[in-house]
Amino acid sequence: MMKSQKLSKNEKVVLEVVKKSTGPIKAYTILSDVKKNGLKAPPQVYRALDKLIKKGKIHRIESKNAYLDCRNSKCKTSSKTAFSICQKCEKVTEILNTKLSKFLSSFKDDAGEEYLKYNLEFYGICKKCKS
Amino acid sequence: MMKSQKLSKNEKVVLEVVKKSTGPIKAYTILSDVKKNGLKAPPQVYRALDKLIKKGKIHRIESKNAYLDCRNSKCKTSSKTAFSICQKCEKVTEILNTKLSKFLSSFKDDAGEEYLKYNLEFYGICKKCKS
DNA sequence: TATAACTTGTTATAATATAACATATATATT
DNA sequence: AATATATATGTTATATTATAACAAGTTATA
Repeated sequence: MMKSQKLSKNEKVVLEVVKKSTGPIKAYTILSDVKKNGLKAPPQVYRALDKLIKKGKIHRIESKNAYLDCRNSKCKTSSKTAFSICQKCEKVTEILNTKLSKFLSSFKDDAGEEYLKYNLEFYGICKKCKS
Repeated sequence: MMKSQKLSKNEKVVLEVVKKSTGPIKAYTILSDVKKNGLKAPPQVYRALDKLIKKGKIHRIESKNAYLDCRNSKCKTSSKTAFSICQKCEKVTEILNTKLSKFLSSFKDDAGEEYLKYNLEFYGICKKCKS
């Protein structure tokens, strides 16, 4: 049974801010932005972020404590994620690669167990910064 | 050129605490433990943790803000890491799997770029918690 | 020994996140 | 519609995680 994707008022407000950011955005940056919408306190932002993640609308970039909107139209949940992160310009790109997701989805550990959820972060220097 | 692996006094103290922990341990838990060794303030712990990570002695579990000692004897750097994390008992296990590391090391993104560094976290329920 | 590089100690504060509780709104059920 | 139930919001305070900045000690080396 799929969780409803309907968004609440605060979730919509926060999602808009995440979407219009050019890269991963931090919770307190979001907070200062949404103050014009009447939101005032951290819990309002964090609650919305948590829900948006569960609904597959955004991702959390763990190594940056920041949030990025999901560009994968088919992304119903946020259970399988991969990103590339430029260590120079800090640009983060979601990786949508069937070979990669298939490999990781079917990966079995030493105990023969598979995993329904993963997060992968690649670090390097992006093309732009290299040239 | 390989960075020296020699450990300073504080690094040794912190590493011992991480090693004797049964799982990932948090910075402030380490701090309260090493107070008996004379360390008093967060920067002393965080500095040691940062160095230990660079020297490949420990890993940071990003999704838990916690630190785990490296069980891979060949681990010279901490540039390529993979973990399984039980969502019930919170147990974390480092994954040392040649097939996985080879796949990820040679993975090329859409721009044809490879990555020298990655961190992968699998989430699931461990065998013990399943039974 | 002087100089540079590294390591430590210390205080204060920044940045990230959640607990707890009150209230309001929407959804279901009768 | 009235009631009950679940969900969403508002608010204050506080917990947790991490770093800045600066002073001083130690080690390695020219």
